[in-house]
Amino acid sequence: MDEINEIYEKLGGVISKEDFTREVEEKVEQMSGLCDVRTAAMLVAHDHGASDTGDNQLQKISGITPNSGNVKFIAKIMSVFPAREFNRNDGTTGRVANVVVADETGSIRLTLWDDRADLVKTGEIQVGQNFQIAGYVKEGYSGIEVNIGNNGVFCETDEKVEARIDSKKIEDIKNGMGDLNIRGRILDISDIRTFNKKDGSAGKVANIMIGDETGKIRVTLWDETTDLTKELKIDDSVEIINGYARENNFNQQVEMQVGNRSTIRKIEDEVEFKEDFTSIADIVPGESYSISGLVSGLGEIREFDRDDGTVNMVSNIYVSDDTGRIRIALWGDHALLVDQLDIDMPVEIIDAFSKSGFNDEIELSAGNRTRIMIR
DNA sequence: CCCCCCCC
Repeated sequence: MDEINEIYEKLGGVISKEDFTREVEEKVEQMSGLCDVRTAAMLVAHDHGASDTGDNQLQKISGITPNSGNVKFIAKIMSVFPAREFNRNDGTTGRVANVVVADETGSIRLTLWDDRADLVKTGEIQVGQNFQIAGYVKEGYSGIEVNIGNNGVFCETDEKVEARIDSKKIEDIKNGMGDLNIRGRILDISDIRTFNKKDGSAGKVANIMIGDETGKIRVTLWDETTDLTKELKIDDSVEIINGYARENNFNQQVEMQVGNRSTIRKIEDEVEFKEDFTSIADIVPGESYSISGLVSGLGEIREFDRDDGTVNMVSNIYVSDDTGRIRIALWGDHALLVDQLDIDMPVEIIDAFSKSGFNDEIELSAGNRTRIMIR
């Protein structure tokens, strides 16, 4: 109780000791166990205008840098990630959980340990609650995070917080960026694929394509987060929280990555997206393009054997716009489209890959990442 | 960490 006295004395007698003690008890009650007596006393003292000294000052999230060390701030819970268990060397089971919090200046990820991670498990930490937070800053894989250690504070507060998740625009996403919040409209959703990781365990991966008013980007979802694709529909507007951007080692495109530290959720606001169609005359080999035009040629479906012994099919069509005409190879199921198409039908070919093909002419390959729309 | 750019 000495600590509590110390905190009371900072108030310089603005209220009686009895009232202070009562308010502290009420505060503890209010917080239904989310707050210890000392923190409650500090909150009550704060309510009565106790001035914080120097390094005790509350910070804003935008001011937190990798070198901030110990930080103290008030923020709103924006997302809660499931608690995980791990084994410590001493044989005990540790628990860890992450939440993303925001104030009016930005958002940041918190790491909660053991008892505080359990609050996630029991559902006591909910999106929308406001917390007084004290912890230390650490650099994580996808950006900085605040660890709430034993000496940290993680305590619900009545204080109002204007929370802002500041999201980047797609055109501003660069390789290596972490801590990314992106809003976009869903343009495409892949199936979930399984694969073997280097360590031999099974992994899951899925992709979505999202767009905003500045562009579009492929999003790769890993393992558990692939399940999120089942809840999403084309044209949903979504928010990706705490993703990171990495160049894939497949075709060196920067993709947004959604791992176990990230999530995707639907948002009310509609994100605008307009497909950027390239004039056929401007197509060069080795890029992904979307074109819009009229069918100006139709071929037959052909089956062929691939090197690995599997059978695939292909058909070819031509599409023309005001600037030119191009051959398009429709692979796999796309090949069947020739049966539905007629000359002069308006089509959109989205995300087809250009290459130098038959007779060294540029053609587009419509594979499983390509969408074809009959307008 | 995962994948297509294959046909004639």
